[in-house]
Amino acid sequence: MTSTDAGGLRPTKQRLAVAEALAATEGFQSAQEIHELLGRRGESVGLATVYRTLQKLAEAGEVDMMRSEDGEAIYRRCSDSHHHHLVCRDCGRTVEVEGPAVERWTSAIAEEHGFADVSHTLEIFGTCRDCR
Amino acid sequence: MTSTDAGGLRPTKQRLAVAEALAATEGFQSAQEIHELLGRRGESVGLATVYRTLQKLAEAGEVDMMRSEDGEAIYRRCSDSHHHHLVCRDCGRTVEVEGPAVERWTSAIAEEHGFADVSHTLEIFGTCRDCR
DNA sequence: GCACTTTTGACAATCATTCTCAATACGGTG
DNA sequence: CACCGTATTGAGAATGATTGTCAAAAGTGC
Repeated sequence: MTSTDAGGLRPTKQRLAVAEALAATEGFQSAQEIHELLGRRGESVGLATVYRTLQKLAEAGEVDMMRSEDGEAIYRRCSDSHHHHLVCRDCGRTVEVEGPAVERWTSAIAEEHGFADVSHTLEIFGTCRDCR
Repeated sequence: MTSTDAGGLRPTKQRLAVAEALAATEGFQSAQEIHELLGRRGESVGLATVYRTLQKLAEAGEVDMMRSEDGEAIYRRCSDSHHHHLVCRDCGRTVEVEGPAVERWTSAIAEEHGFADVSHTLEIFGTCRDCR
């Protein structure tokens, strides 16, 4: 698989366009932003299609989805291993980080309280060097 | 301060009602749910007021706000120290957990990458004993 | 009670996201 | 290549949470 494929889905030109837009950008973007970007580049893709494609890519684990502070869903291409994000709250620059210790800690805490099928979300926000 | 005060704001009956609704409930609730609850209890409070009150309480650190998986803002009364949540994805039961190790880890990682003014969000989801 | 500021509530307005459904594109098959 | 059945698309309507508006009502200090 390449970095711009469509995640095992039928590779229509719309899906390729969305995957490419994600591949071409560093940080997180909303569905709306991707839709606009594609429009500007002349590869217009319907808004509903952008939403559907992003959801499928996220389900397939091809991209990461998280919520911005105001609850908007934002997406970013990502590696396939489990990881978290360190995001610059000004420019959106993102660093993927891993923390085996955190993974272990969350599972342990959850089990201790009798919770099963544990998952978790962890995002770190800060201001990066260039934005200071 | 008591568990049902209004967080230093002018204590109108609407704010007291919202604070009380939060105090009376275990898990996270959306603004809509609180609005309905108050309506059923006969202490009807305008929806916009519920939203405004919750936002102010959250700003004042009187309640925790987080986003459910579908992006809805949900609120819960909380202790004032920094902590995270272990939430049952079926019944919404919530346990506050602390993890000094995680706090240290996030700061360290962020600094290592040159990020300042670091904050983070961490939520753990699972199925609690009673929902299995 | 009075003057002044804050808060409220009903409703309109936003905005992201989802739904609907007919038109279109795919992919495989003969 | 023509054809068929299914998956996908797009335009626009519908939904639903959240926010804005603004005149009326309530809290505060005097």
